[in-house]
Amino acid sequence: MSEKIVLIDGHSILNRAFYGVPDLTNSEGLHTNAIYGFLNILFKILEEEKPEYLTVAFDVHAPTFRHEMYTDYKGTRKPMLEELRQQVPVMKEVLKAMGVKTVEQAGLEADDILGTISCLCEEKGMNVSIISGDRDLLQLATEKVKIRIPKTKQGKTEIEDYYAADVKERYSVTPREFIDLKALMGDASDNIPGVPSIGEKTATKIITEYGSIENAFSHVEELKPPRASKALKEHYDLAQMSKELATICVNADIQYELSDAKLGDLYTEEAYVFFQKLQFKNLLGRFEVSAPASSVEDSFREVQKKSEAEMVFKVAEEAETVGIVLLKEENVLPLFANQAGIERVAICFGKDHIYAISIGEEITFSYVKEKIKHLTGVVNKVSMFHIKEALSWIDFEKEETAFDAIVAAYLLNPLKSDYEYDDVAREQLDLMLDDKLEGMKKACYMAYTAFAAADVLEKQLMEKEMYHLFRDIEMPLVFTLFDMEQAGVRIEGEALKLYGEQLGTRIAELEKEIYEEAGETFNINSPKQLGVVLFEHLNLPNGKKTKTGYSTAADVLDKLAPEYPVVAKILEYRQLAKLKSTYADGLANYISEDGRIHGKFNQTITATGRISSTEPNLQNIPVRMELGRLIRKVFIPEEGYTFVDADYSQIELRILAHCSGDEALINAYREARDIHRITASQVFHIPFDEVTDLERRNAKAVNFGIVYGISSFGLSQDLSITKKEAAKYIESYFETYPGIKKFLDDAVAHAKEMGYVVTLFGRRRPVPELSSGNFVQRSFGERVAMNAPIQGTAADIMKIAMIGVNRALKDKHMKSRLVLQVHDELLIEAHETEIEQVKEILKQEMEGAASLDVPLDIDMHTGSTWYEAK
DNA sequence: TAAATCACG
DNA sequence: ACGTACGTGATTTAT
Repeated sequence: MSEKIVLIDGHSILNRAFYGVPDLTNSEGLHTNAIYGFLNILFKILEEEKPEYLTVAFDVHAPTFRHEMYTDYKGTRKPMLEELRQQVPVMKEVLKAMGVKTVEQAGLEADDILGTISCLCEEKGMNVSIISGDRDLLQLATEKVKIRIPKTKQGKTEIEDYYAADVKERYSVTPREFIDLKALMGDASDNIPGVPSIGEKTATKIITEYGSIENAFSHVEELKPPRASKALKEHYDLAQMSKELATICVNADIQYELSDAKLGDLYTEEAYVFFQKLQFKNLLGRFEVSAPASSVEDSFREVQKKSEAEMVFKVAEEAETVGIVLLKEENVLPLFANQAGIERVAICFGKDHIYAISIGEEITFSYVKEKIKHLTGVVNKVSMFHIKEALSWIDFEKEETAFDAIVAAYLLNPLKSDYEYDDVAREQLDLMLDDKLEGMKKACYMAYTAFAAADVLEKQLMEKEMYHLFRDIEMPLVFTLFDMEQAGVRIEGEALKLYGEQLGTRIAELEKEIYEEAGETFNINSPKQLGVVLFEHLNLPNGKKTKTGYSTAADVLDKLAPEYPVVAKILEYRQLAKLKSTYADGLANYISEDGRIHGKFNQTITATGRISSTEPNLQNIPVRMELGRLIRKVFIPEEGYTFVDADYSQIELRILAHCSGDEALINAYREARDIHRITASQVFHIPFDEVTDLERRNAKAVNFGIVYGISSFGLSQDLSITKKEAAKYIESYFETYPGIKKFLDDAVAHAKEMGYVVTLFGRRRPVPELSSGNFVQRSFGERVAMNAPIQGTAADIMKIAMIGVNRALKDKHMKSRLVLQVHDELLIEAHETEIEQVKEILKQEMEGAASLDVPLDIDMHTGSTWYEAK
């Protein structure tokens, strides 16, 4: 008797289960119906099949799900419902807890994973059962591979089974022919276009007769309904493309060890805990042992009396770690809101000490604020979420006690852009929370999570050697960024308005001229309409670049501009429209009462460790083009102050020189000012003084390329040269600087082996793309592995400098303040009496932020506007 | 909500 | 042969 494997299409079955099982939630409000239905199907299959192996495949990105209802079976794609979406990660964790092998891989659809494993197992002589709600998989059926499609009818799960013969019986075509059938008739839900005017019937007829699209095409004249003959003749390319889309890959490059899929005992302790949390009571009966349920909820206490609050804070003082959360009021008219807008403060310092303190007349917020401040001076660690935001309400007596669980979680996984307390609860504490929680319960759960996660997170930071980074860089930076946001930057509103109006006038002129020259009016802002006007109506050449129409991007239009004045005008229009909407009008919306913009500087967004800027983005204010650069004239200091601007000179290349230890590059930095010129001289073997501007420009592009993770294609695009020439440049670059080559190769090798790369200060960036079977993704992973340590180290150094600068200003009780950071640049609003001191601090802190084998130089300017100071 | 475009380092 | 530079955010149009 040969062995058997069961393969499950994870998302498909989860989706089926979601629509087949009535809505269920656990007491925390987490939806569980899809998970419940999935498990029921799983158990049923396993009992029937008794396989030796089991594997569940998931798509990595499942932004859409087929939307199935009894009334609507059209299969139109809609965004996944939130109720379903939240169950996907939980489902994966449940499977993990049961020891079930799951496979997901970037760039591969679950179909391809299933097809590949199925093929693999069949070759080993095994029997295969594939479970999916998707009929596409029927093409995989053979004599040994059975496709099983569960159907939920009136609460009962029935399963349709298809071996190859069953497919033939039901659809009159073989599984192989099924692909062609589908390619002909199309499938809207899978975005397979098919051939117009050929439906299921005609398609079946054609394929049963000819066996394949290709064969049908070679007999296209004989095709029976003349309509079909015509359609296939006209749309043969479409049919072939559809076929490609419809074909499931059976030889994808995946890492899969059959032994990992060996089915063991599903009823593990971890699974038991999960089932309890999800409150699958009747599934719990399947476990042999039962453990007592203990819930933190039993310790939740509501505090409304001042005496109780007093008591709570008193006991809390003795604790090592305290979790604190502030909850703002929602849906309350401002009139009735208390002054601070905080409705509840929760505090937790042990599993049995979880309190939600109601703010009101008896316990005022200022009282609580004072207590918290005191607490932050006496306990070891105060764990919170989003401390930078909390600092608007509370103060820290000692900043060193602060522990931001969100920042910690970000360091552990910087790829996840949006971290919230419920993510921390689930990932660090296995605590499933619903985001619809509210009131005391939410407050207590949050405080408990902050408390309990702190130690777990800290331990992981230590294991991954990021504790120093967290404690000495990221946490102090929280306070630095808070100060910077509070300071904001002053804007001359009137001048900004005027600038916008001037742009508006010119835009209107251009608009008129463009319409005249184009001979029609249309929306110039619409790439789609613009593409049609330029490349169809006006018949301009080079309308090549396409994806969903014509590309009208600047680099395409640039080539046309010299010959066609309209195009030049369109480019100018675009430039002005951008300046007006994003900068002139955009910035104006953010000026607050005090005449300043208080943008946000985000610490937990980027994959590399950089800071990002939003509401508005103050890190992309124009500078490269003079017209745009003018907008910097509205960035002004307060009366009695001046701007001092300092930026690192080629910090990334210097980091590269240091980290690679390349002698030639290090020496180059030690002696020369113009690094691009010296690069050109060394790479092209020309005396330093004879380097032409072009050669210098090329060398500069190569230097940039190196930092980005060089590729000959990328460089060739940038320099408008052939790939071959670009490859030559790169080759001679690496010959000149062999240490760089080694460093970059080592970075990729390290990433391949460990799955991540590291900065000089220990910051990690995972590179999951490197294990992809997809060439594009893998190459991307390689470039990321080369770039992230450099960009990330630069970010680390700038963060250290910012903390140092801010600290120096505060320690010396200076009036000057840090107002902006633009990756390698700091802007300080310096009091006129402090300018020299500020310059000294900037130089000291920025150049001394790290000691590398090359000097960290800065350029510094002063000015009465940002325009002048840059 | 996604895609296209373009602003910055 | 494959098809791309690394990292961000805002605005606009179209789906």
